[in-house]
Amino acid sequence: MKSKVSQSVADQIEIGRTSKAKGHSVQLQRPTAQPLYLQVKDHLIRRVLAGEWGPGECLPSEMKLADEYELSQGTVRKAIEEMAVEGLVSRHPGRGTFVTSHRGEYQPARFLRFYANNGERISGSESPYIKSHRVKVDARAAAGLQLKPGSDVAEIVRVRHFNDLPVLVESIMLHPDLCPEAERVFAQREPGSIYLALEQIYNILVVRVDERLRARGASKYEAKLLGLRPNSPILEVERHGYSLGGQRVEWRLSVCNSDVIHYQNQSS
Amino acid sequence: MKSKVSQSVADQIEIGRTSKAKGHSVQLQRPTAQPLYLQVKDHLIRRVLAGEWGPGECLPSEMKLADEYELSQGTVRKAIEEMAVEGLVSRHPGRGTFVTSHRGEYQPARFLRFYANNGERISGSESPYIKSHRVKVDARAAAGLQLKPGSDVAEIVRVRHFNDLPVLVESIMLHPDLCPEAERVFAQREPGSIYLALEQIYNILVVRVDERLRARGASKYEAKLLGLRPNSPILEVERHGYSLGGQRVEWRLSVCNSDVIHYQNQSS
DNA sequence: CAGTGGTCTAGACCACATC
DNA sequence: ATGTGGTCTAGACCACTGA
Repeated sequence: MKSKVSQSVADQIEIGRTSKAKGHSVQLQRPTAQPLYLQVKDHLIRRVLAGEWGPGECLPSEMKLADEYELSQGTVRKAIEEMAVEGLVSRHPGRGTFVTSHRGEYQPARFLRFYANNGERISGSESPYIKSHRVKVDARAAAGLQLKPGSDVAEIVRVRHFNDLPVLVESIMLHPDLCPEAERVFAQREPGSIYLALEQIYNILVVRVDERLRARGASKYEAKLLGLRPNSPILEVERHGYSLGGQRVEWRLSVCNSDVIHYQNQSS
Repeated sequence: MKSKVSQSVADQIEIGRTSKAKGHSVQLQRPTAQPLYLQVKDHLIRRVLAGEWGPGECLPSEMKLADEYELSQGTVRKAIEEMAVEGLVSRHPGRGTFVTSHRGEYQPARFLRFYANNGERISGSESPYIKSHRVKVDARAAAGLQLKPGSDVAEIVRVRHFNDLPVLVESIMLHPDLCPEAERVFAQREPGSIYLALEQIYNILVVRVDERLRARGASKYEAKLLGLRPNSPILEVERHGYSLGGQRVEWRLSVCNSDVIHYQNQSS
């Protein structure tokens, strides 16, 4: 194809323009099919997805990427800035740009929107896993994970507490293709962030969740776990969790005792 | 003070730097107290707030603002871009930058997160106002608007329908200092967007809402309006609405029949 | 047609991290 | 001391809008 000493990324994926390339003419994604910074962003996302830099790792600097893609620093910067806004990477002056991780320091419990009624955060109060087993999905969970009803999936059940009171029961189902053997993995694992585990074990990053909230009466089982009477009104949160590649990774059903905690959402 | 023909905004508010000002030395907000683009953003927000450009109106172009502030276009652009991300203005290539409005075309029902269980949007289904009157606030509403318990406020009650079924009852309280005589205003007004009315009548823009969700049993009154049995589980949404200036404008309590609709929230 | 915002470049200086 | 991201400038060209 081409003869260049260091094989630049721009060569591989055809970002750039014919004009003005250094020694050779770079294949162009047509002048302005999409803005260059979007093409770069998409490509960087694909590279993160492919595991070129894992969660918590550092991307090349803006200058290096600008050289790779044969673009100006400003264009690459704009691509990375959008990724940072979307929570895919985080930037730290003097240190670099890092792939987002659910590891402790950054973004603790990023998607957790439950608060005690006194305003305190409900986190770090996970119980041991009550269950971690293989079950046949019901119609609803099957739809949530886009599986055939009756398929086998891993289900993890746990409870969160506040002031030693059980306040939140979570039933988490993981997609069997993306998280094989999950029931075994979680049965052996210490309680803690599910998303951190997905990251460490399956190299899957959950970047977007879609939640639907309803009120209904507690089932007997839920009532028992939450210390309520059956049919007490409870808040149900149905969560669909999506990976970096937009795949449905998780379907979660949480029910909480809203005498003690509530779901909080701020939007602008 | 100074002698310049056209009084520039930079003169009035001291954005800029000593060095490099054109004919005269502009007062400086210290070199780098805050980034210049943030100072510009804050000042532009204050100007919008003061009504220099009303909702739906067009801001000066980037070039004009850059001249006013004696900064480069890129710096002003960054300020405006942040305002756009925060939903304060919207930008339209070839036309200009417009102050956000709750008027029809842009951002229809921007803060409405209720959907029918089949996925359809619940909007444009407001009932006539069932009530628009002056009431004494209870403790909860008083806290929500930061008023003394027992103060008088305007309360507006309305119902939303889906497929001719009542599914959502909203009780909306407006801060009496910011929205005087609201009970009279809304009693005479056609049903429709509350926020549009606040904008048109009081020149108040609601830009941020904070919502807390709980499940509880329906009161007799709520049950009647929703066609449910008393004590049926209902989803309650408590909303605090904030104006552009961060003032608490609205406190709203919505209850819905979650057999038919749900609250949906997506986050990344 | 002139004016708008959107993209892109190529430079500069800064505060901050790390070594 | 070096390299990082953050800010800022001053130009350029483009597509789109409206008169």
